[in-house]
Amino acid sequence: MAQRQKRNQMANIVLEGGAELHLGDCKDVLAGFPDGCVDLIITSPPYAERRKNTYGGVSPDRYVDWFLPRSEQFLRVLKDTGTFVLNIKEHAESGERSTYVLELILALRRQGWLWTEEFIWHKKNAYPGKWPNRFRDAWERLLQFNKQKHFCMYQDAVKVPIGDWVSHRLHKLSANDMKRTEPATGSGMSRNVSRWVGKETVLPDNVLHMAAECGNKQHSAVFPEALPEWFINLFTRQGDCVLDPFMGSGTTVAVARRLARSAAGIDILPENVKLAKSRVAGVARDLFPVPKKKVAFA
Amino acid sequence: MAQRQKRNQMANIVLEGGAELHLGDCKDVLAGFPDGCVDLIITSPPYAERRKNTYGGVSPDRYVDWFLPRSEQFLRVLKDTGTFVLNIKEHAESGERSTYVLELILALRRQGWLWTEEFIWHKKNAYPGKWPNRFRDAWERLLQFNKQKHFCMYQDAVKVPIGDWVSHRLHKLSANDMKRTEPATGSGMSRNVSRWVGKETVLPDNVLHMAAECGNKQHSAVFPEALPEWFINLFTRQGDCVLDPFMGSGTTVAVARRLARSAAGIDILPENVKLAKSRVAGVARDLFPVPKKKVAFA
DNA sequence: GTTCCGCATGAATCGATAG
DNA sequence: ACTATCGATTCATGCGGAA
Repeated sequence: MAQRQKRNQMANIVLEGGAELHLGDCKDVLAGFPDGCVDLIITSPPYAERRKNTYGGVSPDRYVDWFLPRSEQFLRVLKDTGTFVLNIKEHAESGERSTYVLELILALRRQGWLWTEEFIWHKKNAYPGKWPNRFRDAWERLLQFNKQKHFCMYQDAVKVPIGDWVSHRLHKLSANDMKRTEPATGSGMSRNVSRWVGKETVLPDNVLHMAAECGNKQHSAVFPEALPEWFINLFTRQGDCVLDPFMGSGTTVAVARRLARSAAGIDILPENVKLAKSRVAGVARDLFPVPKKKVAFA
Repeated sequence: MAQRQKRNQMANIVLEGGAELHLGDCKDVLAGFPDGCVDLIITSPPYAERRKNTYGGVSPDRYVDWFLPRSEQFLRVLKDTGTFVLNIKEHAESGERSTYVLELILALRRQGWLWTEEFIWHKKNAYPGKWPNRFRDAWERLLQFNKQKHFCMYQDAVKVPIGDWVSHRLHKLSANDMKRTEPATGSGMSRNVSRWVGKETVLPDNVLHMAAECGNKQHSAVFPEALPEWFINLFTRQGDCVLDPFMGSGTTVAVARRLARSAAGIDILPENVKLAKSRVAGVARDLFPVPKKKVAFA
């Protein structure tokens, strides 16, 4: 691995397996990006913190002001035909739901974004619990924003078999299952299309059924890989550029690389960049496996 | 049926099978209601810029102003422990989603409502179609508002069958599992497996999976009966009062009567009141069937 | 090599308790 | 009165090891 790893002149950039991994606040890091260089931004930012004194936490009433300078950079680096997908869900506190997400949508529109769609991610394995006045919260918003009415969308890449939508298929395909069974190039979903030969396919709707990943992994990725995979297939083609400005453990970046997209990830925590680095390296190892016996490379 | 039908002194009230059906604008009709007489308000109001003939076609930018005087009456007639459930979904227009629903939520909070929850109604059989830049819209919002943090909620009335995982995991518990009820380190769930023995139902979450009614009724009621039924069971008991201020063809009122709740419905269109009348009469006929042979009534 | 079982872990929320 | 911390509650899933 080490020999494939390179370091840029800038200390905060790590090139790993074809992905750019940046350490820092995305507001500052993106300032160094050129205009219109990204095809898809998909991210799950830190949600507003309930406790205002928590270190690094953004309180709900300051959330919009905190977010806007960053989304201003998103707007600049995104291509005119590109898409911005934002995964977020407000929490309930003392019996009432926060409104900061609603205010954020309104503010993003004022900033110049078009609010084109709201996908619903239904998490079948919602966090358990029982309360006298509410049920378990089993869904999150996937807000789609665009710069123009016309944007790139490749609907055929996410077709599903009739009567057998993701609730029965997609969420059972863990990333490991996909890696094990398949050669490097194809996308996870399209690869499995081979199973559907003979079945009729149909376009999905705007409700996604996927379980959150919760296994005994070292990195607790709340984002299941199937989620960024779906949007990457829908909004980009091979070779396009995917950006996750709050990459966390690097799920989006790793999936983008696996799907042969170029990818950039940013995180403010060194441990996250390190985590993402090893994860992307794992993808690179699968894409270009160490040959068992010597072969000649071009 | 006709002999059971009575007409109030006020020409706009029709008592039918135990339900009050009012003709008029709910803002005016509700002005005649006393304070705190309703346990649950559940309704699907006319959406902005749609059904133009009904309320004169409320445009999106005037929707909040149009709604607030009516919700002010809702707030007044609702009991302190009551609930207001609002089914609404903004429409996409020229590629962008309207924001009037978001603004309505914020405005209702300023009016004194607590925004306690947002349920998602996933319509499995969403309206078919194909567009270049979006998928079928398969979900709607069911916004829950309350007057206080503590309200009436009867969770046991809407329990659902437990997931399949039980049959795989718990179908034969070892004697060892039965003993291991004492807490140790970590979370209690996985240890207290014995608590799950015999459990067949669990509480639901806040995502509702119901097909939209596609029957060719004369009106445009998208509301399937299962939807008001679920909320009526959740938020009221027998004998409680349910109100639908935009009743349309009277689905909510009919379901409420079938569930032995008292019900009031309001609509501005005479044909809707007429439609609802016959529907509620049908429920009454089922609840109190015409006896086959003569019996003595008290 | 399958199948089965044990177990940990979730972007949770409320009410009570303590400072 | 107001805030921080803690315990109690609960369901579905994937991983790892055992049969």
